[in-house]
Amino acid sequence: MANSASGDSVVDRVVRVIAAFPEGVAVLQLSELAERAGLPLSSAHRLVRQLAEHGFLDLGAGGNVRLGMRLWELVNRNSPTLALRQAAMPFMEDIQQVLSRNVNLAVLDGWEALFVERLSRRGSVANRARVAGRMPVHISSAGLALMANQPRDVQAEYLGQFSDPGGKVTAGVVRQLLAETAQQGYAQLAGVVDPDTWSIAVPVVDGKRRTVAALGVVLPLAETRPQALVPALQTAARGIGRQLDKLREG
Amino acid sequence: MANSASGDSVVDRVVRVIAAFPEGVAVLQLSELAERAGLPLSSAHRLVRQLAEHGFLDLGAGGNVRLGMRLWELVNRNSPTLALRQAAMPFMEDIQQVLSRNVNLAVLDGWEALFVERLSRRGSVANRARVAGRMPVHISSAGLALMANQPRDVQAEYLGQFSDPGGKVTAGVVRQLLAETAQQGYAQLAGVVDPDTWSIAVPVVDGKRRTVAALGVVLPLAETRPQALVPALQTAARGIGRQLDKLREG
DNA sequence: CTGCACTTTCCATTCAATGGTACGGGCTCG
DNA sequence: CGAGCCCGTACCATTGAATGGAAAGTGCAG
Repeated sequence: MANSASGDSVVDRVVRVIAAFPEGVAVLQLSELAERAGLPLSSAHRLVRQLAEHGFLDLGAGGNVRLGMRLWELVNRNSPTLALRQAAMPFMEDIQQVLSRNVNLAVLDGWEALFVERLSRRGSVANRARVAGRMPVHISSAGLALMANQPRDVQAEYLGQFSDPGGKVTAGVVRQLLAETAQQGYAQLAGVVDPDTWSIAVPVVDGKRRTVAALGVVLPLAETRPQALVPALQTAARGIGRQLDKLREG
Repeated sequence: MANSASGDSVVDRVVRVIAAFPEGVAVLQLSELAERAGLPLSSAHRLVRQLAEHGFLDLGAGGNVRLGMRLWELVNRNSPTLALRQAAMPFMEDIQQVLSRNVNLAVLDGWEALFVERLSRRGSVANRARVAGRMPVHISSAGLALMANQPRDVQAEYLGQFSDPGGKVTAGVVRQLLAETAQQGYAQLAGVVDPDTWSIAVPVVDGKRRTVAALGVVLPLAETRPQALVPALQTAARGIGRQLDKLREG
């Protein structure tokens, strides 16, 4: 044998090691990590030790492996959504104060809404949208708000996904949802994620007219006219867009 | 030439590429990245492309490189401080509501306090403690609260750092600060970071009596009796510790 | 239109990465 | 209490994957 019997590069392996942690799991036994990453134990051990030397992983006594603080720090200091989150935070706090609702901020990644920031209020309804959590575009208000404002070609490619059989959702239904969202200027979904909640989201648009994020709130179904919150959200979204442009210049 | 003329492994290089982004910088030109990482352009290019294939980096048109959303997502879903942050969030929100102050949460990493979560209030004084920001132990209340409650051997090793000449701070001064902090049960610093602010922090202790974090607030110097906030912080800190134990079991 | 600076691709060379094997320590089960 | 097992750690001969100089491609500025 020699370099990689399985035909994968070192980079592939490093990625597999770091990506081997299942969602929400912080500690992994070395042997389990090796198995999950599909690597021989000795190779996994060597890689882990090398990464640990750089603080990208932590190799504790007894072979329990965690992600390293250095990696966390680097990613959070230089993440591509850093400017967005900084721009959005004050406005999200305003919304939370004024409306007393869970607030969240999402970007489009693939065909899913990826939630990059969230403020939840104790006592208000549970917010399923975890930070770093994902939800498919067509079953989240944030996803709809994002997709409904994407360029035509992106939407077309996205809708193409639903042509395949086996899916309960058809392209027509999704197209209709997107059309409504675009026409209204906001997305609204009831009971899809959690049967007892509404969710509403509006697009955040930057100076170049690109929809870069979605700002949303979650509220109990009991709320009779959730649309009443839309103007507040739209105002905040405009503020975020403006602030984002400022940050990108300076 | 062959594998690494400079004697560094592939893992070293991958780490250097990811770590090449200066603080707060999200985009880097490929050539600049190569220089910062100390790599030949073609090697940097190959590594970046490989990492980009896995979503750990984004290689945009024109060779501008960003950290990838996948990496951000992985790190935030599996970070070692995830449980801590989840346990702390509700209590931090309570503090923010009740005291109307900036709240922050830090852990000890090396000889620095690393801020892992923060809630800031519009209109209240600026909070210099950025998420993923660091501050030396002896000039942050969070750092003092953390170090003052570490085991003896850790403190001894830490204090050893100040033996070297050239530093304005002596071991004696720091030892005194730590002693006061330990005796009072909270750390308090005025005007060190920002001349117009106080900062106060209390330790967060888990079920095994280990000090795992520091919970702190920042407030204007005008505040006459900042100590009045201590009981509220301590109550919240105890709550966080208890919640953390629960999360670790379940 | 020319020149420059940067990204991207190519490919022969060669040493760093590989993983089977073996050792050691801790835990469980009979 | 001892045997067996599992898991982390260390070693080292083999070899093909990683390397980087060089050249081609690209886009922008003057």
